[in-house]
Amino acid sequence: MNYWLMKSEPDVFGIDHLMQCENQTDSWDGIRNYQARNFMRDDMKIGDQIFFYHSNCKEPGIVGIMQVVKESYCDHTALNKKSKYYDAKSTKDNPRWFMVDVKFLRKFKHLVTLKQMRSDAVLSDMQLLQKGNRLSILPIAKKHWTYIKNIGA
DNA sequence: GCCAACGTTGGC
DNA sequence: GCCAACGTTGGC
Repeated sequence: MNYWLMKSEPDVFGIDHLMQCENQTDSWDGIRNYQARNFMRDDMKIGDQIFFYHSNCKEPGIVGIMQVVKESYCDHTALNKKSKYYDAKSTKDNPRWFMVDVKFLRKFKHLVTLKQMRSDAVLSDMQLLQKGNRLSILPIAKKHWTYIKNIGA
């Protein structure tokens, strides 16, 4: 089993939105970055667990845990001309963009803030904390996963 | 709202 | 294939 982190802006789609979805499950659509796409398309498997990260907000950080419940399939928002994620180069037969379905597992008791992670020597080699990192889907090492999960509890 | 860092596009 | 211009991300 692998561990991941996925970013989303709480004003657009936060962990509370996911909790309110049917079956507390939703498709992670709108990813338009090749590296992030490849992680979803090639590496994310059912049962993999994911940190839900709130980005671009007052207190960026990890707010909870979700799980992969459906492996990659065509991101249909790329086919919809009315969607802001529309991409003429993606077709049904030859999709350029993919998504997975994720299910809410739980919320942390304590938000694990970016600030807190930055100040923790144990986490210093996390990809999330590297300079200039903008990737919205990242793998998490098991040791970091366990450590952060214990802080968030 | 600013801006550094990065990714993508397209002319050549 | 290079690289300037542009767009986006996301912390601050």
